Amino acid sequence: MANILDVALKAKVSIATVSRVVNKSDHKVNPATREKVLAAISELDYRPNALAKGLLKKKTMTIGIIIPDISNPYYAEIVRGIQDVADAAGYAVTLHNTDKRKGGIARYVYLLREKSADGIIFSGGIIDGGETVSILGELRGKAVVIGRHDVDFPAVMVDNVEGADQAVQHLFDLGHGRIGFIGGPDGSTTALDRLVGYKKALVRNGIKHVPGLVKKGTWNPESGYLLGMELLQGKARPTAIVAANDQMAFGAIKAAKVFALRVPEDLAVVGFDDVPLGSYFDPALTTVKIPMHDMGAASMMTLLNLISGKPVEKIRLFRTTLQVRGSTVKLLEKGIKK
Amino acid sequence: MANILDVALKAKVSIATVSRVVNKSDHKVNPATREKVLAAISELDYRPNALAKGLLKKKTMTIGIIIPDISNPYYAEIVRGIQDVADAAGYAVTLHNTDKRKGGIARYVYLLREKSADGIIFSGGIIDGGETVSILGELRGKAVVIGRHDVDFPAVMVDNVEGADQAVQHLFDLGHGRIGFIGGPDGSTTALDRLVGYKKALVRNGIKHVPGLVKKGTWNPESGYLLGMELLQGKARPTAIVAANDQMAFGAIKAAKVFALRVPEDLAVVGFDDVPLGSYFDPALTTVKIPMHDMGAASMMTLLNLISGKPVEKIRLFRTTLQVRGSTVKLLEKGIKK
DNA sequence: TTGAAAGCGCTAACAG
DNA sequence: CTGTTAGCGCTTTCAA
Repeated sequence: MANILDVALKAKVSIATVSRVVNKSDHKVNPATREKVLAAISELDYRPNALAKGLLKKKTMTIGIIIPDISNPYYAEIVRGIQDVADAAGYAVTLHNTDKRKGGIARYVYLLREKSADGIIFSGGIIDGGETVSILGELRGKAVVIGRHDVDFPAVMVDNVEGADQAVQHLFDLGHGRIGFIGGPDGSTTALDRLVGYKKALVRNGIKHVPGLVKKGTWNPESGYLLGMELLQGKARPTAIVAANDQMAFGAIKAAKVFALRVPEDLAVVGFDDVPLGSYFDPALTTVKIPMHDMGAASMMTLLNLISGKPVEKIRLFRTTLQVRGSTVKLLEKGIKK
Repeated sequence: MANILDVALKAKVSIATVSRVVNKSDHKVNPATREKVLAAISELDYRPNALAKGLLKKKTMTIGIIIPDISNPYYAEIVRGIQDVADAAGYAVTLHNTDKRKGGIARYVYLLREKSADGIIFSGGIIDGGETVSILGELRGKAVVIGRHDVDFPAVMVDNVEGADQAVQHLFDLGHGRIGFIGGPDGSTTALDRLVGYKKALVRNGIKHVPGLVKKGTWNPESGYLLGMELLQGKARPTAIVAANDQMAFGAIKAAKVFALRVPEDLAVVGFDDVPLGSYFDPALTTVKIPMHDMGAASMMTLLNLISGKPVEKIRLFRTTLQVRGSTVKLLEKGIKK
């Protein structure tokens, strides 16, 4: 691999000059000299070493993303949004999954610091213990968080309380009185907010809160299925279920099938997120849409501002929108409703 | 940010000594001295700078992944497999999506070279033009490819020909004679192999190949839906469809609904990949299972061997397995069949 | 307009 | 067992 000295030698100039033409600096360099250098560069297929440059400039043009699991379509969509913006701005992105690994977030924060990442975006997962908090402290000024408000960073959020509220209201308007809830795990602020919204709508509509109708899952289809089974086998089964994400909603629908319940006639189901495949299910899934791609993109834009020292909004709040489809309302299905 | 000199000063030793205790080298260092250094390190919260180390050792403990799109669950699953192995081995992973961007693969190969990535894994997408080939040439010895055999790198493959063959055979055994095929785009070796397997099974079973029954899509649900519509509206509609991936199969099933065709009674559908949500669909999707996570993991293991100079197998071939579910066979649905 | 030289933070001989 | 020193490849004053 050719380095800057090789180029300098071949072009018969100093490495300083090579550096100048490579970086298109404002520093004047004679056109003829520039040509010689350019020729040497292409002949040697020279590419500047980003490590050396990063060491000197204290800027690596790399940011890190810390999420629970990329194979969860919710995070995949967010990551895509981040990458689209990062890539356009010339930043590379390293990805880190926290689940199934001890140490969780802290481990990757340290790793990213060692690698001199210019910034970190994290989403989901549970921040554990005080140690982590201090670690996050040193990141101040170069981290953005998506979907949680328990740490002091610029945040891109979505109004989960309102979203869950919309879901329940929709069901209530449809005549449902016994509405079950399959929530997320303890410790997740997203799960908490969605539960709060569920209860809020219940209260407003004068529906009595039945603790047995509320379950806590782990976001995946299996847990939605299992919890759906629990909910449905009780004597006083709900006529509708709100799941805290689409994956669990799919599981709940599967459970309904086991009990030979028709969806939406015997059981209405509302999901959360609006994952790409939701509109292809049968029945198509009614869900609370979260603009995941846009949120990912917004978080990266905020990080970009943070990095370049521009002012950033402390909280960027996105709104949810209810996507009504076949899992709550029987409708003539003609074509794809996206 | 404290550096090695800060630590050395505080511990009243030389930076060489600090380096020795940090790297736990075999070089002997007095226990008492080690303690002093360790104390200084934790007091200053010192972490070695990976850039400086990488510059010197020519090893960054970072590899790059180049894929078309992380929001496609097929790739998300592969990436997860890669990351699980990479992470366990201490490697960080940078992710790059090629679609919607000019330059495609070449652009990222260059970027990864600048950043001194220790290796590259790529999957999917179309390698374009001769320029790219030469770029790939310089990577020899540090790249692994998943699911394609048109470039000369160690490859992790899956027998796509056999998989498509299995799908068609399954349909034929069920009594289907008019079997449609929704394939992938031109230029994709995966798409080609699956088409070859389809035709192969047709020939073996003496089924006449009808060109109009073969369509080429773009892997996403929308294209499966559109092509499914085309296939189904002809006068001589197929009684079964094999889609080259699950996403398009979901789209085709949606199309069947539009024509009020029951699945599997009026139209049997087989997908490809076995994406996580397939078993939650109604009907659950019969599909040709590809061990995506394992393939991702295997590719990273191969890359690890490549990096450490160990011998590697030129081709690691995985087999497909047919997952028979409700979209081809009417069965008593009890519980989840995964 | 060009070049020389000082580092960025770290590892690895080589001395002592 | 510990310290000194020469770079890894690059950018950036400061001189010329």
